[in-house]
Amino acid sequence: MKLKELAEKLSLSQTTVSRALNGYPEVNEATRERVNKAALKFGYSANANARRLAMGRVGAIGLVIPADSSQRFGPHTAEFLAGLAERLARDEIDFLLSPIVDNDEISVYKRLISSKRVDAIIVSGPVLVDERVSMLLDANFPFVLHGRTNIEKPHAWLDIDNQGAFYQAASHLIDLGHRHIAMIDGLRGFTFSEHRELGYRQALGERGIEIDPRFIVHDYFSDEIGFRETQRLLACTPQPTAIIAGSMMTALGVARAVRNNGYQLGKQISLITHDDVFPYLNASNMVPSMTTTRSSMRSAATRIAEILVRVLDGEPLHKIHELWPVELIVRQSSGPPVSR
Amino acid sequence: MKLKELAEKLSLSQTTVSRALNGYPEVNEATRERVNKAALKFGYSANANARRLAMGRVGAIGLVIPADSSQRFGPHTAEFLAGLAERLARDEIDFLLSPIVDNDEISVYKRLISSKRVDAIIVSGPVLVDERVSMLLDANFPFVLHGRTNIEKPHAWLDIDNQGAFYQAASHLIDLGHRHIAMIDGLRGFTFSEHRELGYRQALGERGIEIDPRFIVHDYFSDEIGFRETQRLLACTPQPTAIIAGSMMTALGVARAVRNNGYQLGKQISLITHDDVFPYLNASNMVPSMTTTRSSMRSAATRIAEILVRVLDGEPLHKIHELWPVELIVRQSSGPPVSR
DNA sequence: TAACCAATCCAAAGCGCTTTGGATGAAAAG
DNA sequence: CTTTTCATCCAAAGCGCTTTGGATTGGTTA
Repeated sequence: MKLKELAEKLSLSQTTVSRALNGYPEVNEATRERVNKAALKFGYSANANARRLAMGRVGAIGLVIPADSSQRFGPHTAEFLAGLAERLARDEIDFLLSPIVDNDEISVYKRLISSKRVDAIIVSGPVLVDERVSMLLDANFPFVLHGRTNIEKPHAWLDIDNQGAFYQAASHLIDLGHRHIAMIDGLRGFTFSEHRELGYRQALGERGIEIDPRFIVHDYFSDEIGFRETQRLLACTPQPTAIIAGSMMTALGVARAVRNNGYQLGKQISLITHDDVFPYLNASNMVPSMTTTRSSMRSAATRIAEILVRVLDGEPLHKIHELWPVELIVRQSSGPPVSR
Repeated sequence: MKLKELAEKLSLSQTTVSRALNGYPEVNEATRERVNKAALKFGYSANANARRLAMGRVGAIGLVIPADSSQRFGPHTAEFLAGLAERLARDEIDFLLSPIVDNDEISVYKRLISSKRVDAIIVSGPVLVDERVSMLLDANFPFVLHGRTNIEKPHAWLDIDNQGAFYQAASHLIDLGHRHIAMIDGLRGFTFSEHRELGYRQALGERGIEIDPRFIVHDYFSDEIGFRETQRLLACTPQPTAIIAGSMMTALGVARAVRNNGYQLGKQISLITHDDVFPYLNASNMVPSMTTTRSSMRSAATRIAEILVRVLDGEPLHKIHELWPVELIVRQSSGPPVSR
């Protein structure tokens, strides 16, 4: 069923039918009613490609995702997508996931832009000097960045205060009396990871605590890494009495290693985790409940979607910056150091 | 830069340029070379919408995802997407995620079909009598089902042997001497969930073990549910001595509850988990290592993508059925029941 | 009654691409 | 030297929609 056929069935012109369906004012309400009913009855819905071709607008936003079997597409990405979906559904905006081909991320972005399949792009997981961001800026293509870069040229971003998160976590631990604090975070190079380390260093620096490079770990977020690195850390002299974990996955491994060595969380070893709020992994339900720096990945994504909807409606986005604070939620997994 | 402009720059017709770019034979190799170079130089890439409009083919596959804040978009979905991406990247096929609007899933599918934005659809998480499947069959739209239904009309599907998985798990536990076995699986109604329960009942039935309805739990996959339900189960008389968990998330909660009650996994309480193979949650690295029925969600998705690529190349898919076996991997979390 | 004006509808021109059905010229065949 | 054949290339017709610029109509106003 195409527009022409529908128009014929209604004895109307394509113009009128099109206008009726798209809510233009120059069509009689009775006619519009008739058209809508017929469209529903015949299951008509506009051919998206034709529509886009004619309008020059797409009604979809793009997202480039890693396609290798690496860890990069994990629960964080999933939460992010879920958050986007939650908001974009309202406006019937789809999103196009473009897998990275041949490890050539930039050209996937270029293809996405020049093939005009999306109205805007979401970039996430930036590094400090992010090639994708500078490319999109040069191309003058609308995008929203989840995270931040060092790039000066103005652009829209939304980030959480990663530095503050780890600063708070470390400070809290120092306040409790800890002097040997380790951190196990995400891969080096990513902004969030660098910012977190900055926060960690700042807290320790302010309190005159020397930084032990063995205590700073950057790797994937997985329980295996958490376990392995914690085993290693617990074998160090001096032994750390507290660990800050960058993700819930990591924390699961840390907790396991701690138990495995006969220690108790919150007693001999304290643990603070950054919690992206996975619905299926609840920090307050753990035993002992987990002290966390919390910031919902899903909410951030929903907010980004919100911003994007405005962009699609033509609003410029040069000056959208949102830095979300991260709250420290003290629970049982952190406590004053206990001598053994 | 559009085709017309590129053609002008090259002093060629649009036809020739189009043909050169799309690899048609009726164009001189030298010319093709020249065209390709120019396209690269000017950063030309065809407007996807125009291209699709002209060709009637899209180069994208559709996937409908839940947009509510429910648990339905979780790590399983993420792994599934990752698996798809891994394969589809090779052929530069994108996928379109359509969030469900107003809880009206069917109409999202209808819209996806009639708006011609995708060449095929992936349906996952079917229930036994799945409305979406019958609709797609009626509409004669190509799709691949991840899972199975009771619907007779032939269609393509790929599923894992969920019944066999729980049958194996339960049988193994019975072999070890367990007589009180509980299962905590996904929501009722979903095929996978029903099939698993079937396997469980079959194993117990064959060995003449009476089924205690209190021991069969259907709920979301989350550590919280795992914890709560295990607490409840451990308070039952008689107490189950073994639990089969439907997901790794659930299992984390189960393990926690078991510890919380002063029991050891694999000793007083045995645990077998279905493992969808999350890269960040490794059953063999747990302590104690986890006995699982294993089947990689990601691999299944990759295979489905493979099938879809063939569909897009015009191959019919009426008769594609794949039932993947699930292997039981015995590790430390299951052992003979120990009296207390 | 004539002139005017909204309100409503329509024909036709794109949007940028692919593809059909020929042209064109040079090489091969007669 | 003429005819046929083949390899190249091209003009123009869609693909299904939106949108521009007018027509048409019935009701208002002077």
